[in-house]
Amino acid sequence: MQQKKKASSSSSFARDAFAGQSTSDRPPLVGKEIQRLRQEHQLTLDELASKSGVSKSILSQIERDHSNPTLSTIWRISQALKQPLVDMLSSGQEKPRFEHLKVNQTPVVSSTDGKFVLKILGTLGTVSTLQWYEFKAEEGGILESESHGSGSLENLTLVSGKLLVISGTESRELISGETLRFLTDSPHRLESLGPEPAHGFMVNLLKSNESF
Amino acid sequence: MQQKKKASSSSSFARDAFAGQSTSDRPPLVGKEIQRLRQEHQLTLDELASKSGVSKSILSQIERDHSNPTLSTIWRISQALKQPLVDMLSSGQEKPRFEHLKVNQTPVVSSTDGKFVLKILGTLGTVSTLQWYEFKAEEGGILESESHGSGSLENLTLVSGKLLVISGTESRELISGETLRFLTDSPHRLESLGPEPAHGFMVNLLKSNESF
DNA sequence: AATTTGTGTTCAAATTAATGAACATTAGTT
DNA sequence: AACTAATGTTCATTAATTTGAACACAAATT
Repeated sequence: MQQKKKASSSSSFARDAFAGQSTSDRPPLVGKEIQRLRQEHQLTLDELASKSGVSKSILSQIERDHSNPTLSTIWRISQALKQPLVDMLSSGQEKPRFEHLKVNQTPVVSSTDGKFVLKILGTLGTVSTLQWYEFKAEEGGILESESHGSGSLENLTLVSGKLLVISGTESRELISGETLRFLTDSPHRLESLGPEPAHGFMVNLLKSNESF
Repeated sequence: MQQKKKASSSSSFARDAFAGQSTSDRPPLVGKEIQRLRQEHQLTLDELASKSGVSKSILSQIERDHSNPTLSTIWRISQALKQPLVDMLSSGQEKPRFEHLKVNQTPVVSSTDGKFVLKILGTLGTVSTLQWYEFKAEEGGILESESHGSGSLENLTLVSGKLLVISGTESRELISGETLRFLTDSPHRLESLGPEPAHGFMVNLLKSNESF
């Protein structure tokens, strides 16, 4: 009927899935990870097939990324391998150190009369430990922090002023209204650039087991 | 050799997906989570369809868990919603367990030169789900919220303005700089009393299982 | 009321994932 | 080598997802 070719994101798994796309332009490639786990468990395709209820032919194709598995299939495989589903999917995903949300990228919900505006600064699933703060810093004010351990994530929203954030070797400059998420697995530092005082909020997630 | 039954596990999504299976017997139900995110972003099915490249008909079915999406599809949706894929999948994974919550102190920490002041608004242990917001509301602005379920706790800090908070049968009036924590296991309502606009910050904890 | 507009849901067709059997390929044994 | 067993890949078929259009439904406008 229609020959609609989605040019951009046509998930054509005909042969080689997502060939030539960078890691951030395509779904995570779970194939190698699944194969690694299967071999770690010393299972053959036949064995994993009978354990998971997924046919070995499709297992073979998924491991070579020649198929685009359904959620149900991935889930059954992860169960058979006793592996949390999210770990399997996040394996190949690169974790950006910073996620910088510009002012207009923050989802907004407002009341019907438009008088009440709610900006959603962040959402996260399972978190082990959590702290949140408000901060104010005059020009030149500096906050130095040690590493909070691997997997720790800081979420900073600047209400007013200008702020320089340095984490590891990278740095970002935040202006009023922006939100920055960054890993705090290394020492980091906040510095108010002024001239007006920096004012903002922070939400600190420790020992998070999820990438973002 | 044991015969794995595949007849029934053939993910029959004909109508109601995975009906009658417990949370640990079936893939995560991403439908409600996707719908929640879409509405937070104030997108219609049409808009999300064009943003993500996924047809709106399948979006509709996925939101109602009438379809078993492929990895590629879930990924394209998560990209359009700027939501980490793993968060979307882990949302419905675990059963909620409810615990009581206690309130603790909120000390102030400042840098040696006193230029950087950090006010600790809250600390919490293991949390299942977490959201945080910034809000601004003109005089008369009202935010009505449904119950977030038993064990849900909202932490509200007012930066400026005056705010009336009603939860269940109780109410409190907040002035600039104050923090209020309250249970959101019943419908609740925020109202800006003016005259200056109310501005503040909220942290929303769902299904916490450790007191704080 | 009638019309238009917006939003979400079904419908038939096309594409693609999943299955079981047949095939290919390697490794081990006689 | 030849045979066999084990493992992984490919092949036809079936079953399910995905799609675009048509369809309901509600809300707003005329």
